[in-house]
Amino acid sequence: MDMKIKIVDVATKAGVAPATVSRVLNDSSKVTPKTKAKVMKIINELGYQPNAAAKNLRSQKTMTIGVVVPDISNSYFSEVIKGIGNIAYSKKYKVVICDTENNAEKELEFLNLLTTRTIDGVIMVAPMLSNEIILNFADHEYSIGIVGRQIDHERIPCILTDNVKFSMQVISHLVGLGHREIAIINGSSHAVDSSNRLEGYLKALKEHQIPFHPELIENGDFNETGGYEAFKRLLAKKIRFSAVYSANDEMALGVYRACSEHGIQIPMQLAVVGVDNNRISKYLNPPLSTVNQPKYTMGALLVEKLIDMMNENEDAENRILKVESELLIRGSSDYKIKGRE
Amino acid sequence: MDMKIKIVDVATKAGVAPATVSRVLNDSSKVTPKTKAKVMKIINELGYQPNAAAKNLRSQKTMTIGVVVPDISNSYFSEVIKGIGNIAYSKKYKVVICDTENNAEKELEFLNLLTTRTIDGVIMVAPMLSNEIILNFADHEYSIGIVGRQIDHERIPCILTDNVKFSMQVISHLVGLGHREIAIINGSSHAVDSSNRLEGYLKALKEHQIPFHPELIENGDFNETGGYEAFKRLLAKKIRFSAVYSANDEMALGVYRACSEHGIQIPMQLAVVGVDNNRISKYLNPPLSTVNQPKYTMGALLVEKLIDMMNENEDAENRILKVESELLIRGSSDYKIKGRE
DNA sequence: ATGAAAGCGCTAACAT
DNA sequence: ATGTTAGCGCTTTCAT
Repeated sequence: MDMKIKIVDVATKAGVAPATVSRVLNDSSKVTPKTKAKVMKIINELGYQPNAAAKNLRSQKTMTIGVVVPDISNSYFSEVIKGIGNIAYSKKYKVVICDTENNAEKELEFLNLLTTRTIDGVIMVAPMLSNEIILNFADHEYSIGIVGRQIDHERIPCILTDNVKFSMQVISHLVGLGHREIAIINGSSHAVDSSNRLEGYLKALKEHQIPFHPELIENGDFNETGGYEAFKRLLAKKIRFSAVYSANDEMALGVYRACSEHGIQIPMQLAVVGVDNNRISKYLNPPLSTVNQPKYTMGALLVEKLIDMMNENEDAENRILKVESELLIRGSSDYKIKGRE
Repeated sequence: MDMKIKIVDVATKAGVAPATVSRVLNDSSKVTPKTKAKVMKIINELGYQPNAAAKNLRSQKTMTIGVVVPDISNSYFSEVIKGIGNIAYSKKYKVVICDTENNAEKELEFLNLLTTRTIDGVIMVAPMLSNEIILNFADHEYSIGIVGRQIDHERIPCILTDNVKFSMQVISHLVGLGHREIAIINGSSHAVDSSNRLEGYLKALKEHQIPFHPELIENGDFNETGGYEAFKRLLAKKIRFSAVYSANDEMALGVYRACSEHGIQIPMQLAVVGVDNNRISKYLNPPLSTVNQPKYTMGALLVEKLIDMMNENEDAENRILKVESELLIRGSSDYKIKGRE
């Protein structure tokens, strides 16, 4: 195998036309087993590898799907990516990953790969861009799928869990342990997830007839430092609370750090519950209670749907996929507090 | 902006030749500021986006670099990827990531993107494939860079830390705490890293005149379960040891789990030291002592070197980059044991 | 500084 | 079932 062997080289040596070689490679059904064998033999002898750019140009597709995530080192996203990757691979698609590092501009720029026809479709995981921008791309016939947010456009498949519902579950769990002053450390206020998680929090309080104190809400931007600082602000307010619902595990990490600095004991003095079932959460001391989402499955199901829709094998009917989440009760909230007063 | 605008559409509307539009986009120097402005205006009006496949085909390059890692959800690899991604991005290169999930075949298959000219070069992080195979690709003029292993070929840049050296440091640290029976849980025996880490272990023992017991060596395949099982095998042998050097943090996770099941207290009854400074390690209880490598920097430096070499801006002289690692002493080994005669 | 023309390597439409 | 022909959209000589 050497130098740039082209399809015509193979064709000549095999005594057939280039088109036949192409057929052998792409659509063997339309070719005699005998010719196929002959051609394959030459292909192997010559070590022929079709040029991807020429193929892409001619066929007007790249068999490549892009994936945009806010942070590749967060296990939530890497699990989703694994799900996408494996299914895509089984369907002969390549996957290009973009780690935006929480930068919305980078996210937007990545969508350019769609417009330059470098990729055939894109999956956005927990996107930062507004619905408006995303809808605009979909309107221009680009294929987009979303993990973790619902966007209403008939060409956009989405997969999500019910944030309101699991947040209510978390609060109910805490109430069941005797907590009545429950703080919430939420993510970036513009994120849809944040408002849904807050909504669930409020709904649950109402359901349990617990008065709502706005001072018990803080924002931690979905990262460790943010969680740490939000918790410190909570402490600084000198108001009483016995539990914290952290809208993701990363922020809960910050809560743990602050607690350790202030000598606050989890779960005896403070119950903590996170969201995501981050790889780290079960190794914490105490292990962190959290909400698990089927991350791998979410990636897998969505990419399958997207590919189907791109190839129009699929009606756009059930394009909103919902999956169940599960509250994992671990050491950080496994403690029933006494009634006080 | 709509439908497929081509370079000729822009050219016509701007009253110039397609070649001029191409020059504006790629090599503005050779075009009058006035023409350039005129063309740019039309480009924006029409929302023209050059077709990547056509560009790749004609220019014989894709401005894309592939990265292969064994496991994207391991923070060691995701940090390396971040380093690669950011530098590549700043040099106008795209990055395609492949998560092999420890599958050597998938690794090999990914290299096919090189032969089909889908990517211009590839970076292999802790590759599983043999030197022989990798060298063969390099011999065929493909651009390959390696993170975490040294391969001797003048066209292959490599970046690494000194595994022997830091392993000796780890053992010396443990010896300094009074340990003399030190077990090692190593990675897959065919990995170069494993043999280097073992070499360092043996060298350090010799240096400290500590007798070597082959029963104190076990293999844990670089993953949590492997570490768990290796440690159980160690226990089953009923030989005495007071410290374990785990060749990575993942396996140390397994050691922690086994210890907790067997009521073994770290660091009082057993000192543990890992390698990688995995994100999880500092959150363990007790925090895990480990060897930190400058992962982000390693990715960044290597991709820079690779790009330089691809564009022949760089002599192949100093193609072996060495970076320093650092032993982080944390709770899991921060305990001086009594001399017992 | 700009234009005209050729061609990168493949696949698809049409012809046989 | 296979061959012939044309062309995907761009960049790059070579002219001017």
